[in-house]
Amino acid sequence: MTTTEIAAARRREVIPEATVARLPLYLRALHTLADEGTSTISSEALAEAAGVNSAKLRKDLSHLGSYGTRGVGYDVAHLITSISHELGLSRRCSVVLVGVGNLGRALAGYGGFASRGLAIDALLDADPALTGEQIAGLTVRHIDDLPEVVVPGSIGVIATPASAAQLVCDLLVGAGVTSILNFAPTVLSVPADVDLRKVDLSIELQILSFHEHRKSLVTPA
Amino acid sequence: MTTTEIAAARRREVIPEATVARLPLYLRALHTLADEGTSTISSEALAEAAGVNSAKLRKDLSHLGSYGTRGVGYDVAHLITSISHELGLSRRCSVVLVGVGNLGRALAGYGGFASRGLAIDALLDADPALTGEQIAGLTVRHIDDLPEVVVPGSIGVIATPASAAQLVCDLLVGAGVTSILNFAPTVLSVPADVDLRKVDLSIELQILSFHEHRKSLVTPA
DNA sequence: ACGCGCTTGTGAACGCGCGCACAAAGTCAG
DNA sequence: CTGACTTTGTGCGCGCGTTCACAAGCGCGT
Repeated sequence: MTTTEIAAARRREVIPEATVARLPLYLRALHTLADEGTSTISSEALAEAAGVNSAKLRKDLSHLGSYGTRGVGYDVAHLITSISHELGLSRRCSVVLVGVGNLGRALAGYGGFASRGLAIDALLDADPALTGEQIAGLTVRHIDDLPEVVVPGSIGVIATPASAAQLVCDLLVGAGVTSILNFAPTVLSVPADVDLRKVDLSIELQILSFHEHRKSLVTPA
Repeated sequence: MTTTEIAAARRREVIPEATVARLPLYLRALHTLADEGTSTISSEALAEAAGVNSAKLRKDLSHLGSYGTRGVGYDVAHLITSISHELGLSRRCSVVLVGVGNLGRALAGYGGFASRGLAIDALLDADPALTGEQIAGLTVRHIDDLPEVVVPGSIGVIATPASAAQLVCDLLVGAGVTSILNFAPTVLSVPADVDLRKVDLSIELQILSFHEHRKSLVTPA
């Protein structure tokens, strides 16, 4: 078996969803470490930097076949390359953002995207008054231009009010987008072959509220 | 009244974390249903509206002792009251938001908060140029005023750049905040008695990128 | 009053993910 | 070259969460 075949086999290996969800975490910590000039790091130290258990970290990394050196640790640069590649961030990935309100602007300017190969390629909004405006180096286009900016493999991001989300979602699906990230507080329905993920900004806050409420019950004022 | 609440809380079993994370989801769906005039709903229909499995929904609801009626379903209004109370949203809950950039503004204007009893009480920023500005009905105050706006039970929200997050976090902890929600892409360290949760806007996008990348490997162009 | 059909609540089985603890493997000093 | 030390990679047991499937309960029509 050639090296290429081995690499291909590894790529086909199933990576647990829980591990995939942590890879971005590791990647962020690694970028920070690289900026500080660290070239090698132990699982213990990286786990500390990423805020996870070291055994879990090692098991996660073992899934992507990027081997560390026993007695030494992991090569930071190699690990960054490895994880970036696994996440599909090495080749430029087209991201189309719909909805240029405060949240859309925040996302467009979010440093975390560009620095990790996930630069946003297009900004769209239904409001004609916004068309032509420059935001984070991009020109806002009208939502009707959506089919023109979508390419195969594009990821759609919905940052519109909840009332417009399903409409925009349908437009994205119609244009051939099969991966959609929804920030609007609504449940969207999509065909089975479309990958839909959601982020609700208020959910975590409500969870905190729950725990805070619990504290006040256990130790009443 | 407080005595009754404590007794009720003690009588109830511990609510699994996974269930707590879904309660906000149900609450949102229920609000939508209530607005549409629905007064009663079956677990099947509510599960559909919230995007989860119906058996899971029933088990979740059983944890908070709010009983539905067999053969009929759940009373929407009663369920809203029940979940809101469990999440601690019935009594007003103080939220202090630090960092009034695009993300901070998006959060301040986020409808999902106010409508569910989680109105933001104070906006703070380190930039003196922003002090006094009106956003979403609130006046931005300087970060030095933090101790004055924090009350026991306050929840702190960090929407600053990553570089300032730990500093702001320490200020919040110093002011007595024990529940913190971090939107900055950094790992924060807090004392053990502080409840820290984080939201990274780019993580879900990277997970989508992973799956999109996988698709292209399975069915190459 | 009474059974029929609908819906809830839950017991039990399954599967996944986490973390401990240790063997394998590599480095480095002398 | 050898031996001691360091760190990785992983087998294993445990606990949580999800799902199926069904009995118990309630309303409604007759």
